[in-house]
This record gives sequence, C-alpha cells and structure tokens, in this order.
Amino acid sequence: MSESTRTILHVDMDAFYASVEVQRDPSLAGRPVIVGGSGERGVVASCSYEARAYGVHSAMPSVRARRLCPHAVFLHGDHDAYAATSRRLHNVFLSFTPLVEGIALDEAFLDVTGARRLFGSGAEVASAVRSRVAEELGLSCSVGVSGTKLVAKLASKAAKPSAALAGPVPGAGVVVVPPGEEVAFLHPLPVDALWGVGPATEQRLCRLGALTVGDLAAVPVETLVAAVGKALGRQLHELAWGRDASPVEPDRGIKSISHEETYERDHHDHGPLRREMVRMADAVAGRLRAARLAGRTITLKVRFHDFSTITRAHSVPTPVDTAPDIARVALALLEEVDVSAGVRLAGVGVSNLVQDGARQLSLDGTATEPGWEAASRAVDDVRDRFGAAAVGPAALAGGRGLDVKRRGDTQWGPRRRDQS
DNA sequence: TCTGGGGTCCTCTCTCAA
DNA sequence: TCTGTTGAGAGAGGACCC
Repeated sequence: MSESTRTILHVDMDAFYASVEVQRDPSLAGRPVIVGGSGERGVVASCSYEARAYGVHSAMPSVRARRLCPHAVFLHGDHDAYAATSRRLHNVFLSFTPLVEGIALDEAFLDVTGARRLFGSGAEVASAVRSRVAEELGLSCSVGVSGTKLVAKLASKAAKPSAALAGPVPGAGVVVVPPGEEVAFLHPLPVDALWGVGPATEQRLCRLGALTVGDLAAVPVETLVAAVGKALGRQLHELAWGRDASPVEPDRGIKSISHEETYERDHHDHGPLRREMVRMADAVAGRLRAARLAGRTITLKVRFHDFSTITRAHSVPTPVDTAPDIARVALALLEEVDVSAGVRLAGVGVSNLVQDGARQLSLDGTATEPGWEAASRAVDDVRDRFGAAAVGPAALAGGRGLDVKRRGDTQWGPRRRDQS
C-alpha cells in the first residue's frame, strides 16, 4: 500500500492526568489543577487548562509552578489510576482498528486505512473516535489525521484547546491534513516541531540558518548530515519534505526496564546508596518477572549535585531477573564511583532483555541462583496478595523499612515533607 | 529557570579476535 | 612471531520523547 493512501490518526488526550483527577473529584472542575512532584526537586507532569492560563506547563519545576499559580490544587498523581483509564482508552481504539501503537498513557497512533469502508473518511473516523472516548470515558481528546505519523501528530497538536484566564478555549478537535498538502502544512512550522529536534539540534540547525521546516527543507542533505550526523540528518531531510513511511507498530517490545529516584537531599556516602541499590534492584526485578523478562546488562546511573550524569554498565553471561543478582552487579558498579561530591539521583536499569522462557542455562546446566528464583516467585505471590510492602529484602529492614518503590510512586520527584 | 522518571536511539571509543 | 587492519560487541554518554 502506498504511503499516500494510508490514513493515520494521532489521538492525544487533553490534559490527561489532570482530567482524570477532575473526574475522580468533580469539585476540582474549573479550578487550576497541577499533577506532579510536590517537593523542591519535583516537576509538573500535567496540568489543567485553568493552570496553563497562568503559564504553568508540563516539565516545569514544581517550585516555579507554585509561584506562578499559588492557588492551584497540587496533586501527587496516581499512576495506577491513569494506567487503568489508559487501558479503557486503548480498548476504544481497538474497536476501530487492530493497528494501535501506544506512545504514552495518553496518546496513540491508529492506522485506520482498513477501517474507512466501515467508518467513513479519515475525518469521520476521527470524529467517531472522539465521540466514543467522550461517551465511554467522559474525557476529551484531540485528533490529527494524515497519511504519515509525523503530520498526524502535528495536526493533533493544532486541534488542541488553548488556555486563557477567562477559561479554556475549545480547539478544532479534529484537524485533517489531506494527501498532497503535507509540505504546505509543515513548512511554516519551527524546526523543533520535527521529531529528533531538541534544544541541542535546534542550535545546530539555527547556525545553518534553518529556523523553519521550510528553511530546513532547502538545506542540502549532505550539509545536514555534516551538522547533525548521518541518521538524524537523513531523517530530518525526509521529514521536512513530508516523507515518513514509518508504520504504526502495535507490538513494540520492551527494550529495558529501569528505576531511578531523585533524593530530596544529596547523598555523600556509599552507605545509604547501597540500600537504595538493593531497593531499586528489588523493584526492577519485580517488574521484570511481571513482564516475564530477564536481562543481561545491568546499568547504574548516578546524577551528581551539579547535574552531571554518569552511567556504568556490566553484562553478565546469563540473563537475570532476581533482586540479589541485579543488586550484586549494581553494588559492584557503585563501589567504583566517587560519590563524595553529592549524589542527587541514583538509578538501576536492566537491558539486553530476553523472554523468560528463552533464558539460557549456564555451563553447569543451571540458571544463576536457582534458589533465588524460587524465593523471588514466592515474594511475588505474597506481594500480589498482601501488597508491595508485605515483604522485601532483609537489607532494607529498619530505616526506610520495606518501602519498595513501585512504578510511579515517586514519578515526578520527591514529595514535600509535609505530605505522606 | 534550574531542571522527574521511564524510556529509545545514535554516536563515539575502546577492546578483542580473526 | 610480529604488525596492521577490520569488524563486532560492549560501554559510556548525549539527545530526544512523553
């Protein structure tokens, strides 16, 4: 099927986390709501359009958001609730097409090329999706329609509501960029609208005189490659001319699983960081087993007081999925790092993943630490029945106790001390 | 303004083996 | 046996995305 005949939707929920919170507590409707980390090192994950009217936006430090909008309702967020809503959303999408590629909890690409006979034109499918999301979830979304993923995504952005002090101004809801009009749609946009252009690349493109996508399209591909590298240079050249044949991929496998945490106060000794390694290894191991995965490469991440960040990785011969196996490597890597300057963030990740059943046996015919595997499954069973804090590594007993971090618990930075 | 957490991908460098 | 080349793989870090 040729690229021009594809019909791709990009569906993007409007202020997703904040909207779910308003749904859970209707008294928040019409008020500025900010979801994110509440501590001094937290950031905004999502905010309502009422908060955006004061200049608040996602990824903004919470301290600054509080200054801009002191009367806002600050919520720490509930990842599990957002994930549950996201699953219902995904089911709505699947009722239109099996070709659904989730990008995040609140957005997805849908290839509805095969659904047009049943549901009508791209614009009609988009309207139907919006209506179904509103009916079944009580939430609003914006939809972009085009023949390519990039343009569909930019179109959904153009369809969004906007913020104003008098209240949110509704957007178009659906924006369609018909075949043949992609270049005219793209060229007036700033270069950072393109995938792969962040602050660093934008600077380099600026030096070439490319401020808009149209400017960029006029730059010879060899010049682009020399400026930003082979892969990105070629990709930007194609995107600037509206060429993007990347398919909607429903099953993009997980490549890595990691856990990291920013601390309210810097750590200057190995002691507390060793406990953190054990705690995070336990959390990562639990998620690996839940996904029936194991991994060979364990990576330690450390961010220092001055925000400089290092990673140290080590690969083991046999894929692992138990906390002791992961912690052993992470602790060995940690010992090689001088932490005296102050560590604001530490993290543990596992990559080079294989399906649990595909794990190879070591030379003596056994997987690593068979005893730990049985113990880990038992821990999973206990946690399924009694909660994450019911059981944990002995090394964590006392102190912070069995405060085993699960995904999303401190997703947006440390909490304020006056919050539990 | 002072920067979270969870990811992916790319590039560069180094090492090791053929 | 020694040296040079080449390619693969691992590790580190940067950039980007949501």
